Amino acid sequence: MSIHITLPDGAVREYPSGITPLEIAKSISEGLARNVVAAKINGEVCDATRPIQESSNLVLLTFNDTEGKKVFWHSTAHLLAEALESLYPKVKFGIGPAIDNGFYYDVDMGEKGVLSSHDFPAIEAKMLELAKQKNPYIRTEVSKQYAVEYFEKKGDQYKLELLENLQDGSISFYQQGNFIDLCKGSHLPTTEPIKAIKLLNIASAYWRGDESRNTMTRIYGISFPKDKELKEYLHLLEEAKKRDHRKLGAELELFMFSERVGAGLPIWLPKGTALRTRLEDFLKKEQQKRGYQLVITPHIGGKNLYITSGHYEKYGKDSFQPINTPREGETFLLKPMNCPHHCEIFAHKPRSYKDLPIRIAEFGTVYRYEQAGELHGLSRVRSFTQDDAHLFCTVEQVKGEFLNVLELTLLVFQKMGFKDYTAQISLRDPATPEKYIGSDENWAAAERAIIEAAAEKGLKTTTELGEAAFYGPKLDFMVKDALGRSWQLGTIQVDYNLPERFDLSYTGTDGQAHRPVMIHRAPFGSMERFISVLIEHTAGRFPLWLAPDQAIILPISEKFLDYSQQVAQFLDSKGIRATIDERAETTGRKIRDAEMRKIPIMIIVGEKEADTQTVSVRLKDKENGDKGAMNWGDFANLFQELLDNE
RNA sequence: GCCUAUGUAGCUCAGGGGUAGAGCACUUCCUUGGUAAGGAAGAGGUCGGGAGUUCAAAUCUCCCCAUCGGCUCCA
Repeated sequence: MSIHITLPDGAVREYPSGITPLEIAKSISEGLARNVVAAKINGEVCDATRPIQESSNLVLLTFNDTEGKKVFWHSTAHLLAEALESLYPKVKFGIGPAIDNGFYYDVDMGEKGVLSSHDFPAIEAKMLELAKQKNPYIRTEVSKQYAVEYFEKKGDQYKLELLENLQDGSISFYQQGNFIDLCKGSHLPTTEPIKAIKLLNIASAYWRGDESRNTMTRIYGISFPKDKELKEYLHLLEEAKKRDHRKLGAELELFMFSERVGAGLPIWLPKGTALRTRLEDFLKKEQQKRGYQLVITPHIGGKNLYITSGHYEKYGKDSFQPINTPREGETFLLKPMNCPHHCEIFAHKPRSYKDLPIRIAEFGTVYRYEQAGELHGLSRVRSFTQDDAHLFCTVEQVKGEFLNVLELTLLVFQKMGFKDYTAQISLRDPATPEKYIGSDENWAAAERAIIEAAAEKGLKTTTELGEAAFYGPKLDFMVKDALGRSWQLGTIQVDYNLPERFDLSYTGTDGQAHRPVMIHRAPFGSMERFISVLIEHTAGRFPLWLAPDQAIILPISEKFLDYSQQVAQFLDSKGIRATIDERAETTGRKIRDAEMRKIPIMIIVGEKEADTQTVSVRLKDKENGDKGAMNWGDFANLFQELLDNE
């Protein structure tokens, strides 16, 4: 009997029933067959060695496919387990999945205790040795009873616990070499393609993420079909380390932390403040153009405010504890969000439909008690400033406001040089409508508005059902930085809850009170987080308009300090931020230091320049950095040109 | 909050029960220079904090704090 296989390009081929994807690949080309790691049959990922009985759609997966990578890495996790078992016979295994970048395996080392990264080379060597044996990954379907007996005999309580939740009849083992694991797959045909392996990290993790359970040793690793790819990946990791915003932030004197001020409380140094202020000014100007009104609200708010907003009930226990006044015994909380304050602004006077939409914006600093172990540079802090705004509008205006915000957010990304981003639209789960506040019609209208607005802006979107907040649907931007890493930045959220809780209303054309819709939005997200991403994206080489120091004047010798002062005054008059390196150092040294400080423009002045009233300009980029001598006016023009080209 | 590791000069790090070390940075002096590190001298530390063991603790033990990597959480 023969079957029809439909390939992704639409081609239909005829094969005998029972043929495997691997054999199909071979029939197409040997090269393809060598690269096939797994297959997708009618949308389901499976082993490339699984026979196909019926006519199907087939996608052959290689390492270049995301799903192929996962299979590859998952198979490597099994290889890691095999190596560990052969090196440490007492080891017991938890789970060993593929992750976005590689894989991990959770293991219990038993009496041997902890493993350390010093053990990695030996384990890697063992893994490579085992990979070279080209053992096939053999799938066996087993009964639950058989599986239980197997792991009982082996004494692996973790696998036994996993088995408890599995249905008899859907249990499979995979074996490669001497190692057998409970696993639903899929896997590589053999260990052969695993040519380059690196164990990266060791950490502890609770069994099943439950802190009352055993801690397991988690070993992270990554693998590739080619050594070159591993080298490139390791290079990327190194590059990421060099760009770490914590390191660059300290080196470039952007921000600091102080034990005495407190963990997770960033202190913005003058240069960081200059950078941040420019970002804020940029957004303020753009918001003003779009009808936003800037407000300032206090850093604390009365407890009743948060009881009204519902935040107290939901987060009160896990927040910074209340502040009490000594005499009156009033209770205040550090504000964890700006929206309750903004709701009060909306409520402070009667509003008409003619006033809507009302757009209230604030660079509002908020305080949240993040767990000590969670703090991380500027990306995870306890005090941060949101580029917050709340739009109060009618249901009909939601789409227009969304378009407005999307346009602003895209402008921000463009201005910062983020070219690759997707929008995640989070909708409610239709199966559990009771989890959400607000009427059905309003939800449907808002969800439709978001989807349409995103489509009109031509955004690449993903849609997640059930990811909406209980108070409304939202859209989050996922931005890829220069190293290809994804970050969640801007967010737009529809909120039906707070207008309800604050009993907000406006008078409609019918003279009746109506409930406004509230939209939270923050194109940057938070200044701290955004700047941390910006630092890593640009590696500290900020665009000219943002750079704290745009230019530095380097006198060839102290004799030209006077001339340097004149140049500095001219630059200042042109609004160019420049300083003079007045040290008695060689020019080479001054250039090197300016490079290290990542200052975009160097202006070198010596006898030649002083005599001819010119400046010699050197830009950061190596290729055509040396622009030679030019008169002051020409430099000002060049500067403007550089600004305009950003 | 939990698990692992770390904490020595501004930075990067060495050392290690008995007078605290290097390189860079810093200060001073010499050098007055032409596109990524000129030379010399000097200053700088209660070795994260507290308690304990000891004749003696930066070193060993315990408790805190901070940080790294994870886990859990994230309005």
